[in-house]
Amino acid sequence: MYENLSNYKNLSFSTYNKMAYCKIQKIPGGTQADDKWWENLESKSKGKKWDTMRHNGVLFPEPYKPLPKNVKIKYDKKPVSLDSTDTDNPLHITAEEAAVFFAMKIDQDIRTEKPENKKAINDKIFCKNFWSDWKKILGKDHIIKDFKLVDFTPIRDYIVKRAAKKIEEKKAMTPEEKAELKEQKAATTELYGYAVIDGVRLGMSAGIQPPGIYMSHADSPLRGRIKKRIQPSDITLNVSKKYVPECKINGKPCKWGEIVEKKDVSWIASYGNPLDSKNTNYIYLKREGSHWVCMDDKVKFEKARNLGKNISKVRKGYTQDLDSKASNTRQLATAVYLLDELAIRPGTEKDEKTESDTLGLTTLKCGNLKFERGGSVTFDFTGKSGVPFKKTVKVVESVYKNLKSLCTGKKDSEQVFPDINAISLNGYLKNFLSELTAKVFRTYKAGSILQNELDNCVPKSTDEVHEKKLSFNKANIKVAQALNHKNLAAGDKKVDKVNKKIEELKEKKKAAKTPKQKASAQKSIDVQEGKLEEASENISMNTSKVNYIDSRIIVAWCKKYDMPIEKIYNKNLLKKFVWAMDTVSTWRF
DNA sequence: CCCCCGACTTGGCGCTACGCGA
DNA sequence: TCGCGTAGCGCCAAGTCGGGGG
Repeated sequence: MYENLSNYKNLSFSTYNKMAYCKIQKIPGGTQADDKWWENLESKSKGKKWDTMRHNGVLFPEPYKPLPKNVKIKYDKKPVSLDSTDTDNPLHITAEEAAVFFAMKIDQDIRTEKPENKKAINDKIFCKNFWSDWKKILGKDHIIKDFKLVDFTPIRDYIVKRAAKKIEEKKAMTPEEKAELKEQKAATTELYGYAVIDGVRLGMSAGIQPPGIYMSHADSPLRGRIKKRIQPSDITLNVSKKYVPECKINGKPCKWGEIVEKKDVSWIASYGNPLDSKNTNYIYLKREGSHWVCMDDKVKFEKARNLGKNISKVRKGYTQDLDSKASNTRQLATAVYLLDELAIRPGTEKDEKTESDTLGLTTLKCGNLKFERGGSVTFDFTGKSGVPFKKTVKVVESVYKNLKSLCTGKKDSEQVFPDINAISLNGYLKNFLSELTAKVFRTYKAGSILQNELDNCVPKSTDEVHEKKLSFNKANIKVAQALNHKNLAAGDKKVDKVNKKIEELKEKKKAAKTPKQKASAQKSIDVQEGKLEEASENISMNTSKVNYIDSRIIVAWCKKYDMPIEKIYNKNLLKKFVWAMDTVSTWRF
C-alpha cells in the first residue's frame, strides 16, 4: 500500500511531487517531469499556465440502444410505440429514449424532501418540465396529448429486470472474461484518461455528460427538464494547434466545434451545459492529479492563514462600523460579523426563474431570523444544495440591535440586508485586507478550529492508531459542524444502526473468553461510539477534509504523534495534498 | 462603468469495488 | 468461498468571484 509518511520527511515540495507523479509518466509523446518542468511551473509568467497541451479529445457517451419492440408505454391504458431512431430534434434524443429517462426517475425521491411524499412522479413541476420537453420531441400531431394518462411502468419494469440480469451475468463471468473487461477499461483510460501538459502526463476525465433528466439538488424551477445529447460540434477543445486530435464518435469521423489554444486557462475542453447552454461545462485534469489545483490550494490556505494573522485588525474594523451612521455601512459590518461568527456562505444573487431559492448571508430574509431572549438570534434557512441551516447564537449588543431594526416592520419575505450583496460585501472586506473575500472566512474557520482542537488533543504514545484516529475525527467533526456539512440522504436510520451495533458489540464483549477478544470488541465499540455524534447530526466530514482543512495542520499533527497519514487521507487526498507532505511537525496554521 | 458570464471551487449522493466475517 | 456492508470515488449540481466586453 502506501509508504509510511516518515519516508517523506524533509523532502522539498518539488521532490515529493516528482516522487508522486513522475514514476508513472511514461507514455508515447510524454517524457518524465524533470527539475526544469517543476521550476518552470513556479516561474511561469502571470496568467500563463502551459506551453504545450496534448490529449486525445473527449469521450462521448454510448449511443442509444432501442428497447425490444414489445416494451411499450401505455397511453390511456393502451400500449403505444414510440419512435426509437429519430434524433432529428434540438435535444438529439428519440421519443423512446426520453421515456426511458423518465421511467427510471418516477420512483426516485426529489432530494432534500421527505421520501414518503416526494417521489418525482408526484412532483408537479418535475412532471410539467419533462412533459414540455418531451412534447416537442413527440411533435404536435402525436396521439399523446394528456401527460396524466401516460403509464411509464412497463418500461421501468423492463429496465429494472434488465439491470438485474446484467448483474447476474457479471457474477457468472469467468475470470478470463473479467480480466478482458478490465483490460478494455484500461485501454480506454490509456487513450482518454490522460493529458500531456508541457511534456508531463497527468490524469484527466474525458467523459462528456450523457443525456438525461436534470435532477436538482434542491428545488430548482428547471427540475425535470431533459438534458440534451452533446454533439461533437458542441465541443471546444483547448489544445496545442500542432496536436489537434482526430474527432471520432462511435468510430465514425466527425468535426470538433472549435479548436482553441488558450494558455491562460486549465480546461481541456468545454461545451454548453446540456440543460442551459448559457452556462459552460468544462473538462479538466483530475483534481487530485492536477498541479494547478495543488498550487491554487496552497494559495487559498495562505490567504486564510493571513486572515488568521490579521483577524484582530479585521474584527476591530468591522466592530467600529457596527455603530456607523450610514445604514449601508452598518449592514456591511453586521454581515461581516455574522460571516466571522457563523461562517455562512456569502450568498450571490440568483435568478429565481432558473435557480433554487436557497439562501446565503446577503440574501437572508427576515423570516429566517428569530430574536430570542438574552440577545440570541436563531438563523433558520435553506443553504447551498438544499441543506438546512439552523443555529442559535448569542450576538453582541450592536449586532442584535442592528438585525432587529433591519427586520422591524418588514414582511418575512423581505431581505434582511436590502442595500448590500456579495459583491459589495467583498468590496468592503478589501478595506481590511487585500485579497480578502467572503469565502476566506470559511477556510479560516476550518483551519483555526482544527488547529485548536488538535492542540488540545494530545494522544498518549501508547495509544493505538485507531484511538488517535478517533481523536482526530472528533476534531474533524467540529469543523464539519461549523461549516454545516451534512449528509441528508442517510436520514435517522444511521443513528439507530450505530446504536444497534454498539449493543451487539457489548454483548460480544461480555461473551468474550480471552482478554484479546475482549480488547478487540472494545476497539470496535470505541469506533462505533465515535460515529455516534457524526450520525446523529448527519454530519459529513468529507467536504471539509477535501476543500477546507489546510493539509499542513494534519501533516504536522501526524508527524508529531507518529500517526500514519494514510489512515486519515485516502489515496486521492494524499495526491491532492502532495505539496504539504514536507511540512514539519512544529508547523502551525 | 457595470453587469454578465467565464472559470474555477465547493457540495451531496449514487454506484461499485473491495474487504471482512461467516 | 460467498454474500454483505461500507468507504471512497466519480458524477454532476450549485456555489463564488473577478474581469472581459458592451
